[in-house]
Amino acid sequence: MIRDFKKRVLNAVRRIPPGRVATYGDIAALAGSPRAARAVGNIMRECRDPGMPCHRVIGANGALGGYGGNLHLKRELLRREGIEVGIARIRGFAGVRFQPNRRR
DNA sequence: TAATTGACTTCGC
DNA sequence: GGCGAAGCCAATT
Repeated sequence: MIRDFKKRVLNAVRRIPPGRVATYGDIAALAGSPRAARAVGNIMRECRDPGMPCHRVIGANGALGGYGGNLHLKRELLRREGIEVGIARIRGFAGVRFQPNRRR
């Protein structure tokens, strides 16, 4: 089984440029299934590899998400990339979003 | 194989 | 603006 979706999700996460973030929905959309945001989260939970910038994947409302509970680490990483991060929320979210405008 | 869970998203109250 | 419920997809048990 190919699990293309998984590969596409990982690929989408990897192609997020530094200093930029994407939502689970955006990643899912890039993977080919805009409604698979939950699946993306599941895939991330399993992958969490050092070469996978899963810290650039956040919620649609700018929430950081889960990150295995190391949210403080995720916040630090994002802030280190030049992204303004609050306690558990992205600041200037629209400004650093990987997909600024998708059709609705 | 079927059922449940989960790092989500969106609509309704 | 906050809380609750429904929908969707993949992985896990």
